[in-house]
Amino acid sequence: MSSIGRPDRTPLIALVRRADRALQDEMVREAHQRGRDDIKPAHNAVFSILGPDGDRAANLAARAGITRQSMGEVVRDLVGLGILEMVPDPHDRRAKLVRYSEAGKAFAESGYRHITDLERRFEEEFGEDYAAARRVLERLVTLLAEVTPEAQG
Amino acid sequence: MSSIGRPDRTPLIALVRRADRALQDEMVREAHQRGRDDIKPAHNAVFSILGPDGDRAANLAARAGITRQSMGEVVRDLVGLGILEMVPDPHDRRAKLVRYSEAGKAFAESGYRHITDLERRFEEEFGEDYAAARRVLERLVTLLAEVTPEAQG
DNA sequence: TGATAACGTAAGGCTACCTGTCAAATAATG
DNA sequence: CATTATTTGACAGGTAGCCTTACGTTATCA
Repeated sequence: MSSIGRPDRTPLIALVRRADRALQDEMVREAHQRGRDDIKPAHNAVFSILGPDGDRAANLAARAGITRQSMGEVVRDLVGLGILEMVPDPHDRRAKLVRYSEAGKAFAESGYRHITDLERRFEEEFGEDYAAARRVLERLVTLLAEVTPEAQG
Repeated sequence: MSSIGRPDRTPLIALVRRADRALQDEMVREAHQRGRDDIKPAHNAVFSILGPDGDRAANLAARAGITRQSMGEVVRDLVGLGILEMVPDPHDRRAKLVRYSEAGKAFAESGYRHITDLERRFEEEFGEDYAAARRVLERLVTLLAEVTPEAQG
């Protein structure tokens, strides 16, 4: 009955972990290849979330699943690199709008194109199965979110 | 043409990242619920890889994708908790076999059962789509591994 | 108007990794 | 044998990416 760790099948948790690392590394690698050696894995949290209209840092934090403070640091970092800029929110003077600078826009688009190309490759190779994979992952997240206490500040 | 971050679809990288966190948290939560407050997320690297026959720490490290030193620390930690034990490898007396202690075996099995139940739920809900999702993730990892330099010590 | 909540931010701490180095044990080889 | 190569576990020190706690400021609402 010692059913621990059947070798015929990688546990989902190990599989997902490896996929996460691989994607993270890949995006950083691509950025470095374009000459941006200053891009770090944590920056992906912004790139994968921030749209062309900008957003508040607190909002970004919530969507990325990290604290406002952590997101604040990432944003400050990217402002320092000239990729983001912060402007006062005209509607709420507590808030600031985070958005891409002109240079940052170009950079983010190339990264976005890269990940999009990668996804397109998967769609071509797996077709409907790729959509299914996305659905499963989304369900996984929502299902576990029901059970696990949110860790957001 | 500002196609950055279409909001209609979460980028794969964000999706996978969230799934990883959710799973990691879930396993730790389950362990704590069973009274093992001393289990940390990093320990999952062992539980998701070590089978009933035991293995060398260096091997575990390679399979988990972390350095020997890091895995060594995790293993030492779990030995200290009475979950793992290290015995001389009969085939190579330089080496030691890492394996579950009697208590550890019981603990690991409950965790294994938990993740297995979770996967079974997904199989029931998604059927063939779940298998497809696993295939996509596996392909993702191997595809990106071809391109990204291995980070294993 | 006063209480409460939301925003950004500063300070400090922790975890999970990393690199570099080393001695000891053993295996493999000439 | 004697020597060289391999393997391991451990120590030292460093870093990235988070977290908690605590503020001051500005909005919102009773």
